[in-house]
Formats: sequence, C-alpha cells, structure tokens
Amino acid sequence: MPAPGGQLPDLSHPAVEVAPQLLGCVLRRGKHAGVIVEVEAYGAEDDAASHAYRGPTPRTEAMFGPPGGLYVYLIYGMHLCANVVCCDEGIGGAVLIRALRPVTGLAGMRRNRPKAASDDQLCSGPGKLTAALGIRKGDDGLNLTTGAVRLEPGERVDTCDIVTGPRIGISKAVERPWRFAVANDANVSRPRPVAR
DNA sequence: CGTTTGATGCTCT
DNA sequence: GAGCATCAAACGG
Repeated sequence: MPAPGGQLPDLSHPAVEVAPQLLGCVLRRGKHAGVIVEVEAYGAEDDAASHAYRGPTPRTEAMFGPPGGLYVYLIYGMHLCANVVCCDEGIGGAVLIRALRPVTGLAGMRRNRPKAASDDQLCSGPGKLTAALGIRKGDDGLNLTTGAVRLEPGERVDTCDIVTGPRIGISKAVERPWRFAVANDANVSRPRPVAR
C-alpha cells in the first residue's frame, strides 16, 4: 500500500514492503529535489543480488545501519547509486532510487547534467539522479532526516498506478519482481515495467 | 596476488 | 543493439 501524501513510510519494515511506499516521496539535496517515481528493493532474505548478501563490508556498512539512512556506492567505476536504508539495524536492506520527476532546482540539475536531452531525462536512472542532485560519495551513511540529502513526504500515489517488474542490471535473483514504478511517468528509466 | 564483474550512461552503428 | 569508460569488490589460485 502506498504511503498517503504528507507522510513517510515506516522505514523499519522490509525493503520489498517499503519500496512501493517510497513512490511519491521527495528526495532532496539542497535546492535540488524530485518526486520518486521508480525504485527497487534489495536485501530480503536470500537475495543474492543484494550488496548485503554476504554480510557487511566497508562499502556496504551503511546498508546495515539504522533505517532512514542513506547508502551511496560507486558502480561501474563512475556512477553513484543512492539507496534509502530500511529494515531494522543489522539486517542489511535498502531501496535503490532509480528515477525522479524533477520538481525544484531544475536549472542547477541541468548544469549538473548537461548531456540530458530533456528535463524528463535529467533523473531517469540511478546514476543520472545522483549526478543531477549533486549527491557524492561522502554522503554515504548520513541521516535522511537531518543530513545534506533528505527524504521528505510528497504526494500520494494510488496503488493502481504502480507497475512492477524484474530488477534491472542484475544477474542473480533476476526473477524477483522487485522493481516498482509509477505507471505512465515519462521520468521512469527503460525498459518500462508493465505488470501490475 | 591477477582476473572478473558489476543495482550504468553515453556514443556510435 | 554493440562497445566502451573506469574502478572497487569479490573471487580464484
């Protein structure tokens, strides 16, 4: 069930449960902010695709921290991915933010992403949105309520407007339909999920 | 140690 | 649709 507008989901719950509830919430860094329109859940029991699968390491430490934290990591040597840490401390669960609909600080985001062909491609991917918002490696582990990067209540997203599908870019546990997105939103990365 | 592989994005064909 | 950039973990010997 998606979170009603005006409040955040309970982040101490499992990632698969929290993920769809984050749709409609706002991710902000300074003046740059956008509504979350696409996410993926990681770190449930036996999830071989999760960075938490083999226990904590220096890189994944934030994923095992308290819910409501930010997990940032470098992927493919050049892009950063941002995750909302959820589940109880020590479990190692997080929700990858895959796409945003930009709402404030558009001019700054365009400067951060000069190659984006249009505004709906500013944040249409996990590496794109971290660049657009200006999220950096040093933001890893900070608190999303008090830190430089914040998670804020946003708009309500109706359950029937949420589509699901397999997670993107993984080679393990590919069959799990743990990608969630707002249906018919131009900011969602490709391929667009179709299933309900 | 050396080698492979990524929760990606951009360019060129 | 294929290839590449670029580097830190993970993995095998």
